Amino acid sequence: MNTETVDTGPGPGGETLIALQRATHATLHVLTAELAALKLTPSEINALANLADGRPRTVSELGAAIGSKPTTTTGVLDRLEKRGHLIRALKPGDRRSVRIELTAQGRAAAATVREAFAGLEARALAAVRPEDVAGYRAVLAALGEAAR
Amino acid sequence: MNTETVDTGPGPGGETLIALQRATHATLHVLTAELAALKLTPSEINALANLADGRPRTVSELGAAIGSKPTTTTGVLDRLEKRGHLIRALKPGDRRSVRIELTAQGRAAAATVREAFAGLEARALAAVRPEDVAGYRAVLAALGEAAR
DNA sequence: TATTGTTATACTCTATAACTATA
DNA sequence: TATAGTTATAGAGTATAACAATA
Repeated sequence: MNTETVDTGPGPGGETLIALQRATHATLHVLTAELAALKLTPSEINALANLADGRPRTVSELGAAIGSKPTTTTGVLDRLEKRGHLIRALKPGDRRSVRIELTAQGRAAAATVREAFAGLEARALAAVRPEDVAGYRAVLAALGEAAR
Repeated sequence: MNTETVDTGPGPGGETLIALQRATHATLHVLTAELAALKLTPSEINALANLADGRPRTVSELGAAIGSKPTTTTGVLDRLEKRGHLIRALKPGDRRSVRIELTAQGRAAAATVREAFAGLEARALAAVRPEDVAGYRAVLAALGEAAR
């Protein structure tokens, strides 16, 4: 395989979480490098990846999805809006809320982001059995449940 | 279970990576809150968790483990050193390198961090089958391989 | 010349608190 | 009063580049 030791081996001491964080760092770093032409920060990439399905979201919904506080989300949206990737509109029915919608340019960028995500994912998962992927999803869901 | 939709469901569009990042955010946030008494930032928690086994590391080794550039690692180590959690010593054999060693106080803090990691991990994994955990590890290893 | 680590700079992310507008 | 979002402030994470010490 490789000369470097990855150490995702068994153990009761929290290795499951350490491995989780290493994988997140490594993948986000690679994606940022792959998408360097778009000049996006990791948080901006994350936001576009979540908005890529075209469904409008409120600020708080997006913040929950990307794991950012409202104050951080506002900053991310400021930059994406200034660069023409999205617009902020009032939400009909509750005018306290802001509805975030991608522009045509934003949809193109988001599609590129999604392709990079999917590409890395496909490369990684090609070497893994489907039941392992199912186990991976089960553990992530359990971690999400335990973390509240 | 819960009213909130977590959506780790199937899909070819990069959901594997989005779910990974959400889980990382959620767990690190909970751990930071659980360890609030130690007054540590997420990066400092991560550094201590990696150093907890007692094995000395160089700056670059630790940086690779926590996913930080040398410049970031230096800042994290500055704060941990100032607070008495570790010392920097010259590495015998290559005096360009710096060997990081936990102090007694640092070992105590690191042990607390490890316990929090292990506790959250145990709570989450209690609801998951062993073969799912094995699949989880396999996918993380594959993601790590694909991300280089 | 190359490598290890630090420093300098600028920008982004984060938490907290205060604020506006709406409910 | 409560909620959604923004703004202000300060501290922490990040990349880039320049630098000193060592190899």
